[in-house]
Amino acid sequence: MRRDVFQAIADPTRRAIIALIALQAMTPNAIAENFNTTRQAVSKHLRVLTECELVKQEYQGREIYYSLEIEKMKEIDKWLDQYRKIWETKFNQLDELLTKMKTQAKK
Amino acid sequence: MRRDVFQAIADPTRRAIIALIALQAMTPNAIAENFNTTRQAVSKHLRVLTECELVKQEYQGREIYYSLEIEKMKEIDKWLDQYRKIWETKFNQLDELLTKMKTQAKK
DNA sequence: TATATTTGCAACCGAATAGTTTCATAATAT
DNA sequence: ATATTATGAAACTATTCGGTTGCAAATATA
Repeated sequence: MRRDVFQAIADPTRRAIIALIALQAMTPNAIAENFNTTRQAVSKHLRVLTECELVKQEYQGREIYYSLEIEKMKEIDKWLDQYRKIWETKFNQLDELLTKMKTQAKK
Repeated sequence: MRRDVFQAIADPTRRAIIALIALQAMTPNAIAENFNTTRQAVSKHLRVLTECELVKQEYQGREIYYSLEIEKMKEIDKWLDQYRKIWETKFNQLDELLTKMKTQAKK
């Protein structure tokens, strides 16, 4: 099964899980308490997140603590970078235009 | 049908379309030439992209030029921001640790 | 040892998704 | 006027997705 980060963050529940475990590791049970779905459904989401390495597990007895693999989030940032260049250029163009207008207004 | 940006960028073909029209507006026909799918399939992708406002249309006779709505891309960047804070903090912590080690090494 | 808890996995289901083929509409060219 | 071109929409299909229920394995507790 091919999993990629973009597919993983497409689902709103998974984005919520990511937000939940971003700052502290949590067990599937604890995570599931925050949603209106079954624990098993959350488990499936965690599986997807694990498969694309957005999440890491830490075994502690019979419990498994899930936490965010923040490095993987940078992948999205990296993808965004090409577009960031575009909107920054557009901003610069607007900036230049405004400077031009100011200069002309002084005349 | 509820469309959001995250669902839109989940599909690899749609991400490729976004990349294609990021710098210059293109017609559906021209876009479709770059893929191994039918023009109609591309048309459906453009519909999804239009519905979530990632793309804007410009009518020119019987042709429609599609181009990227760069502002919408910032929405993803905005979402990433909360996680950017985390990885920057982690980097700072590492930075502090390295400074500490250097200081101790001098002793 | 017997029981309870935590968890993942398999099987199933309905809805959504991405693709195809076919068709309708509007603009342009001959 | 007729043919061609550009496009979107509809109908259909196979596959994937997110959810459920039921079960098994491993660990903790009585």
